[in-house]
Amino acid sequence: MSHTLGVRQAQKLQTRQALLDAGLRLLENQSLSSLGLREVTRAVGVAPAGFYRHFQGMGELGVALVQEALGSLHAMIQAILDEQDDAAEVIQRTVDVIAGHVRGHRAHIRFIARERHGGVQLVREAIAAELDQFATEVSAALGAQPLSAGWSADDLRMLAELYVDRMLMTATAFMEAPAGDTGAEARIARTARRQLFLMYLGRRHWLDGQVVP
Amino acid sequence: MSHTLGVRQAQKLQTRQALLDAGLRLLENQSLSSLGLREVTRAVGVAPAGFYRHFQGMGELGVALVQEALGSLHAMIQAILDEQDDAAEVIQRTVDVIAGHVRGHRAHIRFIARERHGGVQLVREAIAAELDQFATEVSAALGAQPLSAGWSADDLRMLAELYVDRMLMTATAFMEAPAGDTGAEARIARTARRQLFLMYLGRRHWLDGQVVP
DNA sequence: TGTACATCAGTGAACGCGCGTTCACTGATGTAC
DNA sequence: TGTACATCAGTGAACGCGCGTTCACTGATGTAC
Repeated sequence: MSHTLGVRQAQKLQTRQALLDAGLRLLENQSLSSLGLREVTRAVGVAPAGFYRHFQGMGELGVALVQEALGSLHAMIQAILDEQDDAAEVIQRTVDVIAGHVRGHRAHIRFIARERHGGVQLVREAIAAELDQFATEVSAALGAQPLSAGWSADDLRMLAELYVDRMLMTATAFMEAPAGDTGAEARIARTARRQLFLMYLGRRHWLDGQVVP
Repeated sequence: MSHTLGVRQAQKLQTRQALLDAGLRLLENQSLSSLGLREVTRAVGVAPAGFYRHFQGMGELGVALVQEALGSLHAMIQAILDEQDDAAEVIQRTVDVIAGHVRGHRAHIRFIARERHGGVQLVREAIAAELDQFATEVSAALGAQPLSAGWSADDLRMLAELYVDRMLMTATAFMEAPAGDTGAEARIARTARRQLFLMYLGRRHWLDGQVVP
């Protein structure tokens, strides 16, 4: 055995990936719950029955797409969290990283935005679980920063969820902009930076002594 | 003519409303793009062909649902904006109003959350247009507050969008909580209040002299 | 008020179509010796 | 290396089914006089 994957297994994986790619592409103008199994196999050039060699049904394909989409998002968020600089710089780069990620993964972001509250329970749950995991990681990263001295775990979590939501919203805004419209992108980026900055200011003054409701 | 609506027209409206109600109910576990015309007429007890007396297709029914759903949300937001009190009180009441609204309009909130980025373009656009209108109104209301002295129109708009997004997110979180789970509701409310408070602190210190990125 | 005609919300049958799923199959890849 | 058998990814035909849309219709409601 000089190779890790036999020819057969490699070809199977290739077909599986083709199904995922075709599915994601077909989801540009519809949601998962209306995407047909035959539609996907037709796009790949495989017999409908062949689909079942890879997924039990469309729901399972959807969950696989969640993993694909959020896997790369995960790397993006880690990259952002590793930034160490003054606030304005970090915000600048955060928004740039999001914009770049969307340019490279438009369909994935669309899929997540669409199915986060979509009609397929299995997929909704998979997305929720991954975003929850993100929030946990963001919470830990925030907690390690000097700015978070004195914060309760509860409040860190609250802040982390605010950030995760905002990043996803920003990514979604970029995704919805016409593909090559740099003017629209610049406007979205500016708004996103200011929203993040406002949150940063709130964070900075969190322990100023007011009564938190 | 002693009545404003003839018997015939009144009955037609009643059927139309029954179609909307059935549609909304059937959307609890699926999204609009997979909801069938026959499914809706069957639920109402009307022949499939009768549907076309009211809507050109499912997309048009969806747009009507957007108007229904966002009409009541609109009233809710206006009520919130009319509040005049110290920040903590306003935040308290805002979150309570949202929680109450979701209790009374769970299906509507679910519909908006699901279709905001969903697979039916006409509906997505209708929702986007209404939310844009909300942001404009919120922006105007915020601008009238003393706390907004010195703010540019641009930054007010940025803040308004942040608020609209956050309210919708909060409503969605309440909507997703198990129907009678008061513990979960209380946790969501607490988080929502703190997130709003953090935004308020950011707003308070917006003009403190930092370089806004 | 009564009559004759117009309107139109809702019917029921029919259509062609694509769907998801099943099944026994084929033939290339893998394995044992 | 060569041979005999096992595996299993992908096939192609078949199925029953519900779909959206059309059409001529019916009969209650509305209107003109």
